[in-house]
Amino acid sequence: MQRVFEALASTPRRKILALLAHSELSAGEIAARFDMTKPSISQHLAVLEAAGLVVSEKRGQYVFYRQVSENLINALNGFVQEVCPVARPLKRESAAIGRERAKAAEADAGTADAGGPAPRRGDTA
Amino acid sequence: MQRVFEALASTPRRKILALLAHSELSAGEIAARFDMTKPSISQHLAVLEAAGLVVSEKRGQYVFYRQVSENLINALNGFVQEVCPVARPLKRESAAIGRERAKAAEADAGTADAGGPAPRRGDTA
DNA sequence: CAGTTATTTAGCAAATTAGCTAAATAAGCA
DNA sequence: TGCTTATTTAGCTAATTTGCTAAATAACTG
Repeated sequence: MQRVFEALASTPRRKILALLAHSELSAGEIAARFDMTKPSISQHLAVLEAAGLVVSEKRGQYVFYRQVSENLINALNGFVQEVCPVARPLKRESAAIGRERAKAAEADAGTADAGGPAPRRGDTA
Repeated sequence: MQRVFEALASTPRRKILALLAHSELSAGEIAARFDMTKPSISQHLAVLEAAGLVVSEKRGQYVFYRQVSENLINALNGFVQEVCPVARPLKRESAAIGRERAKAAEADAGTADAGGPAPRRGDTA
């Protein structure tokens, strides 16, 4: 938990995670997208890996990184429950993600606002 | 966003947030629960406030702090969507929470304070 | 094998953070 | 007014983090 939040406290590391959202990438491919040296990126990747947010796999000459979204979701979820108990339904949703990825996407497309007052804030912060 | 994650990167600050989950507390009451000097706690509170995760209100001699759970949820949610799009159902839950809280606030005080701060009660459970 | 590419490790300086003590500010009370 | 409590600000040191360059390790290629 501590490691997860420390990992997320750095902007470059959050950007790396976002970059890995859709596909795995080699260390070099990641580094190419940042205005930073390869050793520095390597270090950030090590921090993310120590936090369990990504895993690496060496294939031949390259080291590929991909994210471990369950760990991210579980960590944030565990924290939110402790700090903000009203958000408890998040836990159920998180558990459901593992089982029903496809269904979840489908349901999301068809789910609209139930008719209550609109949320007070937008979806970003 | 940056400030939120930096604020959450510190264990004492996460503990403070957890402490404020159920009710507001004065700076002194918070400090009394930590093995740390009051000035240090005051500093942590300032960081949390700069991140929008808590708000303070001076009443007489005391300064009371309470959490702003919407901001926490919105920040984490915005990030998760960016990094882990598969977790989209979380967004629906977050919206539901917003509606719940809006309703609760409405029921709590018949007079709406359109320009004021977040709902007054720290009763998040 | 020698040469090239991909990645990490080592070691360093600059910047930031965490916690402390002492002092300042603000409010309540006799 | 003067005394006490509550909280924050100032100023300091130690520890941590960041990003760099240079060098080491690993794997592919001719």
